[in-house]
Amino acid sequence: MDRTLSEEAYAKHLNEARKLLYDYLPLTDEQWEVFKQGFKIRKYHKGDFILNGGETEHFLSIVITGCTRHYIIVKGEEKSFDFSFQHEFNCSYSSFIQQEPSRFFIQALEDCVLASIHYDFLQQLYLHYPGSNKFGRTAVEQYYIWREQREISLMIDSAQERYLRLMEKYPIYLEQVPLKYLASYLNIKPESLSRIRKKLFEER
Amino acid sequence: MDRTLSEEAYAKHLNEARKLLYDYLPLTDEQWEVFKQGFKIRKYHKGDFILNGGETEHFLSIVITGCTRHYIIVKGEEKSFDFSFQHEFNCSYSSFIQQEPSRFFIQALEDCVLASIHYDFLQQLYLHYPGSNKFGRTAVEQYYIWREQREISLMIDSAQERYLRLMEKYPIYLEQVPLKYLASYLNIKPESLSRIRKKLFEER
DNA sequence: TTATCTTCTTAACATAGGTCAATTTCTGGC
DNA sequence: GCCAGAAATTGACCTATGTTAAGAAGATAA
Repeated sequence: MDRTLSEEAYAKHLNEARKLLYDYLPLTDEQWEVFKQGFKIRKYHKGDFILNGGETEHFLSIVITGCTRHYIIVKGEEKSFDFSFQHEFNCSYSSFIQQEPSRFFIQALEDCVLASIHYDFLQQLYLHYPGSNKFGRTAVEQYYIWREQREISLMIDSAQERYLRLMEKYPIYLEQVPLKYLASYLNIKPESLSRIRKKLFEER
Repeated sequence: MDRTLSEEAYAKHLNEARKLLYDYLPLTDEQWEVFKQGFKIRKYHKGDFILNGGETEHFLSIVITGCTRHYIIVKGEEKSFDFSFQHEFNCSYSSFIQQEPSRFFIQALEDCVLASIHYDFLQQLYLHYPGSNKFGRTAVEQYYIWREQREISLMIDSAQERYLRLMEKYPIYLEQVPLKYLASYLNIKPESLSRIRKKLFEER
C-alpha cells in the first residue's frame, strides 16, 4: 500500500468525504474540525487487500475513487458478495458492528482512495454528539435495505433475471467488474453467465 | 382482531416488553413511565393479518406470545421470507424505516400478543432522548446481521444444508412452522423438502 | 364421528444451472 | 509487438430441484 499523499491531496480527499457525508450528517465548519480528526485517508493499489478474512474491521470508509470487492471463501472458492463503487460506503459491516473477525475479504478492484472513520472514534462521536447517532443509524438502515433487496432477488429471480435487473439498474457493475466476479455475485458459475449472455445476445 | 384485554393483562404485557427491551435499552422507572405511553398492546388470532402488503408499517413490535410469518407474493405464489417468534422483534423493517408501502405481508401463525411502538413516537424519542438512538441503531444492526447470514446461506448452502443448519441452530422453526412455509423459507418447493427429509431419515 | 379440506408425501419426468475439458480472447510484463 | 497466463466462451454431459399428478395423512367443522 502506497500511503504517500501530498498535504493538499489529503485535504482535498477529506473535503470530498465531507460532501459525500452531507446527506447523512450535515456539519458546520466548526463541527467538521472535530469530525475530520477521526478520518484517515487510505490509498490502495489494484489487487491490494483492504481487509483480510479473519481480521476485525476497524473502519467505516467512503470510497473517494476506485472500487472494491467483498468476498468470502467457501471450500476453497471465492464467493463475491458485494462491491463498493465510487462515493459509496465500504465496510465489512457485521465485523465492524460486532468488532469480531470478518468472514469477508475486501480487495481493491482498481486503485482506490478511501476516507475511513475508525470504530473507536465513531463510538466517541456517538457519546458526545447525539446527532451522530442518527448518522450511524441511517447508514445501517441503508445497508439493511440493500441486503433485503439482494436476498429477495436471490430467492425469486432466475440467474438471467438477476443479470438483466443488475444491468438495467446498475450498469456500473458490467463496466467495472470482471465477469467471473459478476457471475459469482449473481450466484452462478462463469460458464453459466457466458451462456446467459450468449442467449440474450442471440435473441435480439 | 380481538383487542379486549383486562387492564391487568395489558399492564402485564407492557412489563414483559420492558424486560425484553432491557438489553437494548435499560430504563429507570421514571423513564419507563414516559416510554410506555408509546406502546400499544395488540392481540391477534391465528391467521389474522398483522400487516398487509401495500400498507405502510407503522409499528416496531415485540412478540410477547405467538409467532408470525412474513412473506411476499410473486407471480401469485407466497414466498416466506422471515418468521418472528416469541420475544423477538416483529416488523416489516424496510417499510418502517422508509415509511413506504410494505412489500411484505405479516400473518399470525398462532394467536399473538404484540407490544408495538409507533413510528412517530420512536422519532420523538430519538429527538428527546439521545440514548434511544442507540436503541434504534442496535435494533437495525441485529436485523442487518441476520439478513447477511441468511444471504450467505442462500448463496453457499444446498437446500439440504440449509435445512440441516436451521434444524440444528433453530429447531423452533420445525416445531412451530408448517412444512410448506418452511420449504418456502428454505427457498425450495414442499416436494423437495419432503424428498430431503425422506433421504435424511433413510440415511440414519 | 364423519365429511371435507388442507398439508404432506411419493413418483415420473423436465429443466436450469453445474462440471469438466477444450478453445479462443484478453491482458500485462518484457 | 510478443508471449505467458488469466479470463471468457463453448459444448457434452450431470445433478439438484422444479413440475405435475396422484394418493395418504392430518386438521377442522358440522
